[in-house]
Amino acid sequence: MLDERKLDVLRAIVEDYVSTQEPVGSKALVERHQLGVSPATVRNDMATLEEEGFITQPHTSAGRIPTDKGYRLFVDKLTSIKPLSGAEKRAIATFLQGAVDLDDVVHRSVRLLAQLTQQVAIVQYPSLARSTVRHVEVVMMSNTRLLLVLITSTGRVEQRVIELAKPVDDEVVGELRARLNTAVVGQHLSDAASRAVGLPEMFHQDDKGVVAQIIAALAEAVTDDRSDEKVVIGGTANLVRFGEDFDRSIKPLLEALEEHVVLLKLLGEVSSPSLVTVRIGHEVPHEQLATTSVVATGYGPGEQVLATLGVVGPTRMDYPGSMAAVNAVARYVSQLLAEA
Amino acid sequence: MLDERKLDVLRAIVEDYVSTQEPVGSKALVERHQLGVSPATVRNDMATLEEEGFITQPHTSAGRIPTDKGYRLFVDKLTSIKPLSGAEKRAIATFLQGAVDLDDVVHRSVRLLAQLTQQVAIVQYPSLARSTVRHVEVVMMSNTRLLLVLITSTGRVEQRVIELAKPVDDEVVGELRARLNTAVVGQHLSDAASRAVGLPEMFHQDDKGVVAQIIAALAEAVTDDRSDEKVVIGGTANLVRFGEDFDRSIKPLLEALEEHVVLLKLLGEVSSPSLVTVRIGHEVPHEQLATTSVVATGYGPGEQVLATLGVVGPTRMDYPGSMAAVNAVARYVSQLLAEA
DNA sequence: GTTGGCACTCAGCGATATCGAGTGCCAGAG
DNA sequence: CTCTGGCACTCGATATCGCTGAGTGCCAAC
Repeated sequence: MLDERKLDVLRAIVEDYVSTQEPVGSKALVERHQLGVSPATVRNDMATLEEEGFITQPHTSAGRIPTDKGYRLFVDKLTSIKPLSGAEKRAIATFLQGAVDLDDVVHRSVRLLAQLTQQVAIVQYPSLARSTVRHVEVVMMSNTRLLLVLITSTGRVEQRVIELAKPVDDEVVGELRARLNTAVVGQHLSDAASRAVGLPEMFHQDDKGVVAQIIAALAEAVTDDRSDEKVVIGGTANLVRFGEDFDRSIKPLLEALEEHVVLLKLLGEVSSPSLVTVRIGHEVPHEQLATTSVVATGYGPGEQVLATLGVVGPTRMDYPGSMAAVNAVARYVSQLLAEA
Repeated sequence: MLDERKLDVLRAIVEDYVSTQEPVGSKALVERHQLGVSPATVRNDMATLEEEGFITQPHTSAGRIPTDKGYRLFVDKLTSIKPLSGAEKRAIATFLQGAVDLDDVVHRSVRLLAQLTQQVAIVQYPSLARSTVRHVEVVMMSNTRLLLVLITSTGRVEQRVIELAKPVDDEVVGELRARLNTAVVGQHLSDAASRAVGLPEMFHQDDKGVVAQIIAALAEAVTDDRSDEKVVIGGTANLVRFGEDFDRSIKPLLEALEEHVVLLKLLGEVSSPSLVTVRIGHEVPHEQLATTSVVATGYGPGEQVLATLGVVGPTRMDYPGSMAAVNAVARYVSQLLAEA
């Protein structure tokens, strides 16, 4: 059904359409690529490809453009992640090297991705639940007001102020701090709450209530849905190259970018790092974004996936290039996290 | 030169143009407003207004649109901040009431502003330098690694990890913590560094170096330029109503929104709260945004101005409405900060 | 299976015509 | 001196028409 040459034709169509943004015809194809056959032959192949649903015509007597299915085949079979140039690799390294803390890493990554791909970049903060605890600190601000500071292995710092129901003693807090740390340091945050739940029992009767309140606050901070919804976006200005069809393609995207929940759905779950996920057009889990594609991958120290990053753009995007950039940035950030 | 009626005409032109987005002619004006005169008379007035530079014609045989100068006069003389409806006030209150911490307040404020004005909203975090210190904490994560946590009166929490040149003792840290707090709590952050600079002298010779390093890190964290550049934006999707002139009005704005430095320049310095600043078209300190206006005001507990918030939109925006919304949100946030 | 030839389709473009909102000016009334 | 109605004029917006050319599908021949 689809012999080698037809696949070549599809690949050529995708490449040309992506770079010119215009429907590509049979004649232009044979001129720009060494297909070794005549336009007429290409036309026959195109007819087959169209029957199979890989390409389509915007209108009769126009060239062909790839369908979502066409892009899918292209991404799956017809291309491999092309290695970045040395200059690009160096740019990534030097740009991310200067980061001073996690916030900085995340923000620099978005900028970098946006610049490399000329698209909208999205970077999710490392998941709290999947990180491990590096340190927990309980700070007394007054005898009825505590500050809970939680530091994860990725360098993420979460804090929360607790107003206590009744005053608490200095020594109790000191003891709690020590016990809390031995109980949860090194543990995954998802387990931390259960590890700490027995702690109140170890205190004097009078203090159990307060301690329980603090533990509860900690548990809440950890399981707070919002904490895993933290994402940063960048490169919105690149939307202008999207085309003119304003209301149908740009507006919904801008709206989606404001809704962090939607964004996270877009990035989706990624099973293993070093595996770049591509969602094309209708595969994107958001009706309004049917002309949009997402290229994403996971990152995290070692083989863990603590969060996701990627780019969003029109279906007619440079998939090999975007995949390469997303992959490279994810790898580099992972490395940074592993070192820290 | 400009009698009462001519001003009425200008006001009517601004109002109509803002609501219809189309050049307004003499006939339409008398129909929609009770001016009590004939179109011909209005035409004469318009001719005068045009001579004076308050309105202009996009092309001959079209209606008039206000110039920047026209909007300026409108804002300064022809309108007052219109009070919000009870429903709007209640919406602000209930929406901001639920905020759990400063981050939350800031993020909710942007959303709220964007929704109320149907424009792009910008909220700056309370300035560190102008806040006072509520608490400083020094946490030992290991004997060569400290975490510095700084809490301001506005509830803003800054943290920084310090890698020490040589190991430090538990007791030294404890002493430093105590001395640091007595030295800087209640002080303005801009003064904090100078208050702390003498502290190393109070320690044993062997510890002076380490203490000095910590103080230096604290000083750096406080004076870090980036810390005052923290802003949050929202309502980007509202840009779609901007009009079709994509490249000339939307692209530069999107680009500006990515540059926090530019944004802060846009918001500008505000002398006193309860004073709403309006910058129209060319008054905006950014060449590319000549068709854009900014409505901003300061906020902070009491009479202090700790930061700025506002909206950005096309020059043809609803000034009275935006000014009212910006003012109301700023007041409410200020109140929240004063209570905390 | 491939190729050249050929008739056909149709979006895009420019030229032309029409329409009407809006203007400026003027003469006359208040 | 101000306001008004009348009127000729301007010119952007919109619609219509015809042309052009890239691109197609089909077919007969290689």
